[in-house]
Amino acid sequence: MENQKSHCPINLSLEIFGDKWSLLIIRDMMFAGKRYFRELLQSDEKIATNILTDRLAMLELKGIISKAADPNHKLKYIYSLTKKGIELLPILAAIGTWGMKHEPYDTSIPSHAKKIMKGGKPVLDEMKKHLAKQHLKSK
Amino acid sequence: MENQKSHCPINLSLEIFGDKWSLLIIRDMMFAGKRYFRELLQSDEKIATNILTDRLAMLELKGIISKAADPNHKLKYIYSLTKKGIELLPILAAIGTWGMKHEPYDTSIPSHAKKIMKGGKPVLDEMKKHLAKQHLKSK
DNA sequence: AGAAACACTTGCATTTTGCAACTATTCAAT
DNA sequence: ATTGAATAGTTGCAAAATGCAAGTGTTTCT
Repeated sequence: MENQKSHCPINLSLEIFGDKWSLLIIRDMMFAGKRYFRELLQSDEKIATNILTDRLAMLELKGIISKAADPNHKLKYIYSLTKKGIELLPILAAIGTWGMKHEPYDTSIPSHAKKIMKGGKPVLDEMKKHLAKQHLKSK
Repeated sequence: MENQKSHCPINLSLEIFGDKWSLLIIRDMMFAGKRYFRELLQSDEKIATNILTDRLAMLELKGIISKAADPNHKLKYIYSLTKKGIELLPILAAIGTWGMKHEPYDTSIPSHAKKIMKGGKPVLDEMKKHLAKQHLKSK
C-alpha cells in the first residue's frame, strides 16, 4: 500500500487523483450533484463499471469521499464528498479555467459551470459552502 | 488523433495532463528550473527514458512546451514552457497546496516551494513573470 | 409473479507503463 | 588523434492498468 515514488506534495496528490478518471468522478459529484453509482456511470466519458467501482473504493480509502447506505433504498449507496474532497474544488476550478482558455470545449456546457470557473474566489467560496451543506450534513 | 471522450473543459485538460507523469515534468520545469532531458530524468520519482521521451513529444504536440537545439551543445535540446504551459502554474500551485494540507509530505522540501504554495496570488504572479522571462525569451 | 433497477463481479482483450539494455553522435581529456 | 564519458534517445519484453461485455444476487416496482 505505501509505495510512493516521492514525498513531494504534488506527487503525493497525483498518486491519488493523477489518473484519467478520479477527477472526473469528483467533477460529477461537485458540479453535477451526482451521488449514486448509477448516476456516476452516466457521464459523457462513459466510465466502465469495474473502473468506477475501483475508483470509488480508492477515493473512499484516501478519505476523499464516503459511502453510506441509502435509508430509502436498500440497494443504493449514497456517496458524499468529505471536507478533504470538497477542498479539491480549487484544483477542479483551475483545471476548468485552463481548459476553457486553451482547448476547444463544448460551448453548450452548463452555464453555471462557466460562472463557477470565471467567477473567481467569491463564487468558489459560495460553492464550497453549498457543497459542505449537501455533503457534510450528518456526522 | 482526435479521439476525445467528451468536450468538457475539465476532461479535455485531463486528456492532456491527466496521467502520472505529465504534471511532474511540468513541475520540474517550473519549480526546479530543469530544461534538459537528462535533468528531467533526475527527479525523485525516477521516470523511465521512454516515458519521458513520449511525454515530452506529447506535451510539445499539445503546445505546452517547445523544444530547441542548444546552441552550445549539439547533442542537447533545451525544453521551454510556452505561454499555455506557464498558465498551468495555478493548477500546480493548487495541487501543491492541497497536498501540503492533506498528505504527509516531506518537510525538507525546498523552502521556496512552500512560499510559492502559501504565498497566494502576488507570489504566483511574480513566479509567472519569472517563468515568462526564462522560457519565452526568443520568438 | 415477473420484470426492471441496483451495485457490483468476472473473464478476457487491448493499451499503457516499467525495466534494462542498447545506439549513434558529440564533447572533453589525454 | 584517440578514447571514454555524456547526450538524447530506441528497442524488446514483462507487468500493470484499462476497457468491454456479459453475468450475479438482491431488492423494488408494476
